[in-house]
Amino acid sequence: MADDSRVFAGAGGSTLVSLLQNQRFLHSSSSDTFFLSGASPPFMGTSAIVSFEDIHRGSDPTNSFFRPFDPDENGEDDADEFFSQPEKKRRLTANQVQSLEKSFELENKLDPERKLQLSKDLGLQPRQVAIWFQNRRARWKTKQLEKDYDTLQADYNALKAEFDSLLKERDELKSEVLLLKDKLLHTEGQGGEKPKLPAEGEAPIPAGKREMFDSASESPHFTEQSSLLEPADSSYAFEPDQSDLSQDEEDISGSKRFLNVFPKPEMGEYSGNLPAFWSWSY
DNA sequence: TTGTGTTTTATTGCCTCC
DNA sequence: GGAGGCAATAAAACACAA
Repeated sequence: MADDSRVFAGAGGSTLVSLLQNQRFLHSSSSDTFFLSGASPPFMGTSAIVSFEDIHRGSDPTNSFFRPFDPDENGEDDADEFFSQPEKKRRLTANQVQSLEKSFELENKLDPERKLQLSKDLGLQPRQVAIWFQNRRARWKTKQLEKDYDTLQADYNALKAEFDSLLKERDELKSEVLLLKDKLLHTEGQGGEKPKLPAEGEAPIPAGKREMFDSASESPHFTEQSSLLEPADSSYAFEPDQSDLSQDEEDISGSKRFLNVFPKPEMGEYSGNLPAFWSWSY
């Protein structure tokens, strides 16, 4: 079918109006008044355009919104289709939508004056304009929700990546400590020699633990405390079923214990590179 | 051509505000 | 109480794959 809008185009006689009244082509539950456009824009609205009451109350019939359907202009097929299909919804034209979009960008709510102006300009019923804005706001809200969701998702992913990276770093540090511990035990087992400070390239010994290396007989200290180096638990904050707050707290306290074993060194105490976690604030 | 999913237009019912 | 907004929904129009 050709452009439906041509069916109602322009203004003219009352033939079609009476026909529509009889066949219930048009209806409306709207409280908005029937809009009669004296201007040229073609009527491009939907079927739910005119209330019968409005028609009956009948503005001046000579100023009727409609003109008779013209088969020459619309084709016989169109005519058949039109007259056999009551109450068809009609989409707004691209131009109408474009104008409505522009108006929506300026202000997404309508005041009565603007609604009337738009309806005049576009040849629509005020109610249609109102409905369009209503639906447009709903679409906007949906889009906004999607955007918010994407933002949250991105934040979550970034945090998760950071968390994973910290976990990895923690595991590496843990391995390093165990390695040192093994070395120490091995050294002790070979005759109780006083442990040496790490050579270049080896992990530095934290300040608070240097005394352990100054007194080989006190080595058990280290061994006892090393149990604290075990992770408090292996819970993973991003695992849905294990995101228990109490576990997180335990993990944090485990970290604190770890840091108590390796207190933060004073500035300039070591010349070597410090592990990254010593630069954390805690 | 047809079935199906999506978009658009419109209605209904409820709520809030003046 | 009426006007206007919103959520939920219906239904027509449209897009598109099979």
